[in-house]
Amino acid sequence: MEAYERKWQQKWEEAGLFEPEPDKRKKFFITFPYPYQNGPPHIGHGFTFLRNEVFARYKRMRGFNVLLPQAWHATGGPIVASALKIREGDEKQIKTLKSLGIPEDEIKKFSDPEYWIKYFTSKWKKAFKSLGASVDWRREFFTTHLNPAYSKFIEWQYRKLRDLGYLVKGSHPVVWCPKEKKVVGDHDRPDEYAGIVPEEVVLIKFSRGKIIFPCVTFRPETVYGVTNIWINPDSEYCEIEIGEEKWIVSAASIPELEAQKGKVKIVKKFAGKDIEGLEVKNPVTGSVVPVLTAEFVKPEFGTGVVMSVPAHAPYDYIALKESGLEFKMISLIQVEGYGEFPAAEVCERMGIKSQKEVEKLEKATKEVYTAEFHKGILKDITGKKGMKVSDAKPVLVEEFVKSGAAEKYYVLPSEVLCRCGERCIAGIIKDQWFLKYSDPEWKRLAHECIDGMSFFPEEIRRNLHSAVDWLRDWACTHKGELGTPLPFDREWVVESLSDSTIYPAYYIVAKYLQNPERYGINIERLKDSFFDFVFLGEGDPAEVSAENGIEKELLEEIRKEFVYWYPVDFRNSAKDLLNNHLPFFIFHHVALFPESFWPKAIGVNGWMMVGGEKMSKSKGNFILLEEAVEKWGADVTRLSILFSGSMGLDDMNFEPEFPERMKRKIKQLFRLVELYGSGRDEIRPVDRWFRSRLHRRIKTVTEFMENTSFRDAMERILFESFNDLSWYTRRCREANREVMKEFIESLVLMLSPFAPHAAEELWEKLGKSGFVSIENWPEAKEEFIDDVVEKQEELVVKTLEDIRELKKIVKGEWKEIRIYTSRSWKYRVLEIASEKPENLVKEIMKIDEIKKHGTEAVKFAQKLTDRIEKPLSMEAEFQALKSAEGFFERELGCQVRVLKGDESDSEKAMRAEPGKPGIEIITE
RNA sequence: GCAGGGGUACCCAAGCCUGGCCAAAGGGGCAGGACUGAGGCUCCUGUGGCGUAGAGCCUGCGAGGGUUCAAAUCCCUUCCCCUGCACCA
Repeated sequence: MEAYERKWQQKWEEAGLFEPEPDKRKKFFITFPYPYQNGPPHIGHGFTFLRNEVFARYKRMRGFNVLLPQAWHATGGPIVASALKIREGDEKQIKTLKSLGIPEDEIKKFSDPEYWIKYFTSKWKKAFKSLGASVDWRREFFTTHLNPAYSKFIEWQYRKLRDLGYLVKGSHPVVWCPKEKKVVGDHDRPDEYAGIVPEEVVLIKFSRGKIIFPCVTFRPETVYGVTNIWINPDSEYCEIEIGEEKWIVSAASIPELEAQKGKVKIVKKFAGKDIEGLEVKNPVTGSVVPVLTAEFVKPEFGTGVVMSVPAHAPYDYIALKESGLEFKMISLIQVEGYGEFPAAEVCERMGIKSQKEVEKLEKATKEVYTAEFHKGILKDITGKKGMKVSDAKPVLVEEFVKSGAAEKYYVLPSEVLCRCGERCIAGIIKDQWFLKYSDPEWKRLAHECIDGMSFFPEEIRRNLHSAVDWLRDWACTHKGELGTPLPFDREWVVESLSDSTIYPAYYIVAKYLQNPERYGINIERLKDSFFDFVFLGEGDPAEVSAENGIEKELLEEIRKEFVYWYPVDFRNSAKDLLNNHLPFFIFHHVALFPESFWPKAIGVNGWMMVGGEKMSKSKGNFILLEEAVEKWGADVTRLSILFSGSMGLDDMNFEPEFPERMKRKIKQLFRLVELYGSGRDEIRPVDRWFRSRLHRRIKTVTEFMENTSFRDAMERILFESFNDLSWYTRRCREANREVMKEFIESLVLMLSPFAPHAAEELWEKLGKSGFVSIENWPEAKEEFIDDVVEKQEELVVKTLEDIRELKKIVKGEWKEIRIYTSRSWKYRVLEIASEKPENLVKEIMKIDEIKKHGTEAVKFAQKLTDRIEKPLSMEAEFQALKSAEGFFERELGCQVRVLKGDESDSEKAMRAEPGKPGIEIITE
């Protein structure tokens, strides 16, 4: 880190530059979603944060009173699970901590979840500070019951949601560990089982008298084609009592059954083969089919009882064939490209002979299921003739359930082992609290909010609309995790995403509630009325003051402050929050706040890659933010990270050589100081060109900044500016003092949001007082933007290029170069053409001067395409070239004369055209 | 499967909404040159093909087709890649 970086960070802090108070200016409130504290920040976090930070700094320079607060998230399971792993001595977890630079003897401290929070929040804060973040740290906090003030806020919020009817109770399928008796989230299992969730299946209740044979199936629509049902011959089966009913199920399936349907009583136990040959009734068709045995039936899957549909299920077809029994397939589904019995067809094609060919059978099954589900049309027998399978399935399920022929059930699609080693099952949590995101009115409000917002990039608006539509009720409480207990059902803790919805509002009060002693506030005394008053303006100040033990004046000040800062004006997050947190953020705001406090804008960016690959510790391309700043300094780190990408869903890419490049850029910037204040006073056309380019660039950059296209802005500031500068100095050798001053000042100002330390240092070196961080953003002055001047300079550039090209061709000693503008009649033609007359040739032939060129004039006119935009006049071209004579001579080391085409009979002069001067080389 | 995003020159990447000034910004790499004791610094030049005392022509933005006087940009078809699909940050 550079010495001046420390210096300016200290100066900012001393000046309280980023601790805004409400004033007369317009406010701008920016938030970066608080990061989860189970690890230190890396450069990917850096990118997302910096998009907020740069925008904050930019808006500050645009005269806004900007608030950029920061907090930390600790709610949820992963920290608890990781701490548990440390306690258990899990090698992998220990290695992870070590790789984060945590010394061996400190690792045992991480067996306490609280230590994680303490350790990583300080890491994050340190990293952000060293980056020069313009954060108001007075509002810092972290979540969970460990922060009682925040918990009060969550409790208020959940009581509100309950009163609004948006909090409901229900049951919910989960992955369950029967040994530990707990929900097994992704963080509670070995990585290879991540992402597996319970899948809904249907139990079709075949029966024999009063005894039910519940067949588990993914494809209830095939119940019409059942020829028999299967059980495993050698596994243990039981007759159980479940509620009022008697069921036959495998012994292995009982734990899952109990986890979903409640306690069962085992009446009898027997082997599967003992009941082979019994006949059972199909509850949908009424037909009677036999119970048969097959090896492929897995007793632990579902109920251990399955139905057999040989026409459409390869396993069933093969098992029946192997049994040697006679069977008659029933065709239910018509699929393009297949015959009457797709399963049989596929099995024969693949040459499957035995149930033991599991791999082939799985493949066959997948093929048949996919084809039938998406392209299959049901036949008459199902009563849904002509319907697509994918459409008919949910309808049929509802009918079966309603008639009592079936029940819904859940299974795990593949094996999941808990961290404790136990095989998990699908369970159902009862009394689960849900946020009722399915509520149509709530959805409507959320859509309305989205319609009124701005998005960066605009495309994510659609994503959010569909996310809002797609969200179902959300299980918002957990057990055994960090968080705030649900105030009216304290055995539950509010789940991670559900407690981080409207917390930007908390930033406003955090200044007070996180420093209660300074304001004479007793957190324990806080009631809902405090939040009602501050956030919603409800209640009588005197009463609220008395109830909460807070001075009335203070209370009103807090309310005023809230009204001043809210709503959120901009919130930038990484794209992973697009389907969860961001819609939640919107949902909860529209539920709890009046429209004037709904969020204004959201930005999104992708994932950080390093060297074109996903960051990972094993690949060695994992870059921690803290290390980056240490190694490269704050500004270089900021620039390198920001240069890695832009907004949107595409991933950024941090190339390892960026820091070196940016370091050079900063050096180059510092060298500008030498040019500052020297030069001549006289204004030449090149100066006008340079100034025009500068103002045009300010305009473009400003547009990019408004649009949060920071990388585009950087390219203009850091690269294109310098291209102009080098052309300018090359062109006129001695710069114009004022223009150069303006150029340098503007550059430093525009640099400030990106590399604020260097900008401050430069600003000081230019002899300016005060902080550049709060200076005014440069203004693009239209009066300096001059199309003609820029076109003229382009002509000079092009002409130089053309001569250079000739250099390759024309050998011999060059004595003189003559440059001819086109003959004047061609400008006339062009002029007339640019007015787009109906018949150009007719028009120009009216003019004698042109007419005398006859065919040549017609040819020239015909060559012109229909649109010639504002061509330079002959005089403008001539002046541009003429004034560059000296420059050409310098560049080309040869005498150069610029002449008007009309003044010469040279063939080159005749061929010259507007915009394409003729060039004649005079050799010895 | 559903939903969303993307395929641009040696590489990264802009442009695409609002078609024409786009052989396509900017950066990197590479090649040549200048500077230098030397350079991995800085500066200049070149970097699709062909042609040439230059003002152009051809090919070209995943592939194929279409609309248009005109397409990287609009429409259709197709291939390939990435992300999400939930109780979890």
